Amino acid sequence: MSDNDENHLIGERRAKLAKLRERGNAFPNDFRRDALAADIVTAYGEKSAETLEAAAVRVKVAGRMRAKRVMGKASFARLEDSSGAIQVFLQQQTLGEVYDEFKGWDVGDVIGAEGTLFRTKTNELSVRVEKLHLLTKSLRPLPDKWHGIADTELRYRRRYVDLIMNEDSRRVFETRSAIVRYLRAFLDTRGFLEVETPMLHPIPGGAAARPFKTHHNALDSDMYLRIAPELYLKRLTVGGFERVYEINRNFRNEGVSTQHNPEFTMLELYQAYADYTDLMEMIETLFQGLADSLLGSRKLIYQGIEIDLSQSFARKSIEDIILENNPDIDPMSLRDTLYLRRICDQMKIPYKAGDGPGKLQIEIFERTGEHTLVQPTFAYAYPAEVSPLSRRNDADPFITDRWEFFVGGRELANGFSELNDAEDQAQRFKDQVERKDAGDEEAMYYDADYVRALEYGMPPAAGLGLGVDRLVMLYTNSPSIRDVLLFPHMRPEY
RNA sequence: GGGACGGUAGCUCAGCUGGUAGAGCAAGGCCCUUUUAAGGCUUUGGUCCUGGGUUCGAGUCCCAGCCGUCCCA
Repeated sequence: MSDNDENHLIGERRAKLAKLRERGNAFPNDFRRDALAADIVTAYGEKSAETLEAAAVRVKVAGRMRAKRVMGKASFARLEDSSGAIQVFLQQQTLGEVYDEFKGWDVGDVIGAEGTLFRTKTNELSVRVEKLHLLTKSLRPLPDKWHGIADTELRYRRRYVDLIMNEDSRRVFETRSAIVRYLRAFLDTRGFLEVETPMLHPIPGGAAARPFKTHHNALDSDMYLRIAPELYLKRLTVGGFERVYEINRNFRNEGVSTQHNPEFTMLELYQAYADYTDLMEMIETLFQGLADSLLGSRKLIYQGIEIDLSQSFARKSIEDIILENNPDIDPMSLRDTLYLRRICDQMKIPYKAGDGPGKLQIEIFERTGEHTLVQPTFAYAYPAEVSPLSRRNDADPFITDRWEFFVGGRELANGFSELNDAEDQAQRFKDQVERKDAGDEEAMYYDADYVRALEYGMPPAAGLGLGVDRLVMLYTNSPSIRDVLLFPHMRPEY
C-alpha cells in the first residue's frame, strides 16, 4: 500500500508523457476502432493462413497493451479490449519512426492499431499493423504479469487494477449484472411493477438493525438511511399496486465481515392475495431458473460443497430444527423463558433481560441450527416476538407465517405473510418501543403513518426480501461479499 | 469485541539461533524481423508498516499502535 508516492517507474513514465505533450496532443480521441478482439477471433479464428492472406481483411483495433515483446526490428504486443485480446505484429520496415517510438511505450498503455489479419508461424491469428497510435499513456505500472494482484486489500481498494488483471473478477461482475437482469425479467413477466421508494427515512423501519443517521439542513430534521424499504412498499399495496418490487441499496450501521457490508443490495417484493407458501414456491422457481440460466445445471459447487437445487427445497420449523440439533432440549419446555435461559447459559449465549421465549429460541437456532442448513431449506414458523411485521399463524399465535431461506448455512431470503391488521400492528410497534426503551438498539420505532395506511385496509399479501449480494456469492462461488461488490467498504486509506 | 496470521524494491516473494538488504518480473542501457511468462548481456531501484524498548549491534527479540486477511462472538 505504498506507491501513492512517486517512484522511479512512475517518474520514467511521466518523462515519456512530457515528451508526448511537447509533440502535440498527448491524449488523442480521434481513433475509431471497427472491430472487437473477440469478434475477430470468432469470425476468422478458423480461417487458414492462405485464406486470410487472400482476403486481406483490414481491421482497426484498440485496447490496453498487456504484453510487449520486442525482437529488434519486429515486435509482438497483446491488445486487450472489453471482449478479449488479440495479438498485433509490428515491423520497423512498415512502421518506421512510429516503430522506434513504440519500443519506448509501456505495458498498460492504451493503443490503437490498424492493419490486416494474418497467421504467425505458430498459427496465432494476429494483426499485421500498418498504422499505430498511442492513445493513452499509462503512468503507473501494472502488477506482476505472472502472479497478478495477490494482495486482497489492493484488489478491493483499487478495483480498477483488479479488473485489468483478473478475468475472473470481471466475470463475477458480469454475472452479477446477469443475475439482476434475470430477477427483473422474472418479476416483470409475473406482473410485478418495479418502483423506487425513499432512501432517506424520517423513521428507520422494516428491519431490526441499527441505522446510519444524517440530518436534513433545510428541514432541520434528523433522517436515516433506510435499513429496508418494506414499510414503503407495503404502503403501495394499500394504494392498489398489488405486485411491487424494488432492487436497491439498504444501509445498516453494523459490523463488516465476509458476509456483511454496510450497504448492500436487496430485492424486496410484495404480492397481494398470496401467502408465505406461495413465496416459497416462487423462491424455488427463481433459484432453479437462475441455475438453469447461468450454469445450465441445478447442481452447483459453493466453496467445495455441492448444492443441489434440483429437488423440492426442504421446509422445517424453527422448533424442529432446534430439537434436531439439540437432542437434550425438552420439547415440552421449548416456550418456557426460564428453561430457555438455562439452555442459553449452558451454551454461553448472551441474552437480555427483556428477551422472551421467541427471542431465546432464535438465539439458540442461530447458534446451533443455521449452519446445518447447507442444502436449500426454508426455516419457517418464526416466533411472533421477533417478527413484528409478520402475520400471526391462525392456529398458533406464538408463531408467524414467516420463513427464512438458507443455502450453504447462510440466510439468503426472508419472507412472510404480511400483518395487515392495523390494531395488531400498532400493538407490535408498542412492544418494539418498549424493547427499545429497555436498551435494544435493534428494536423498531413506532411508525404512525404506516399504521394509518394499514387502517385504510391493506389486502392480504405476502412479501420477501432477497439479499442480492449473497445470491451473487452463491452463483459465482465467491467466499466473501467483497468479491461481489465493486467497491466494498474499507477503512479510509487517506 | 476475542483469537490466529500477515505488512521487506513498482509487483510476487525469500531473508535460519540478532551480525553490511536478496531473487524473479517490471524499469533504464546494449543486441536481436515470428514472439507468446520471448531470449542474451548489463544497470538502477529499500522509511524492512509506525513509534518506543532490549542490545555493542534489530528486518529478525519485547511492548504499544496502524492497516489488512481469516476464524470465533
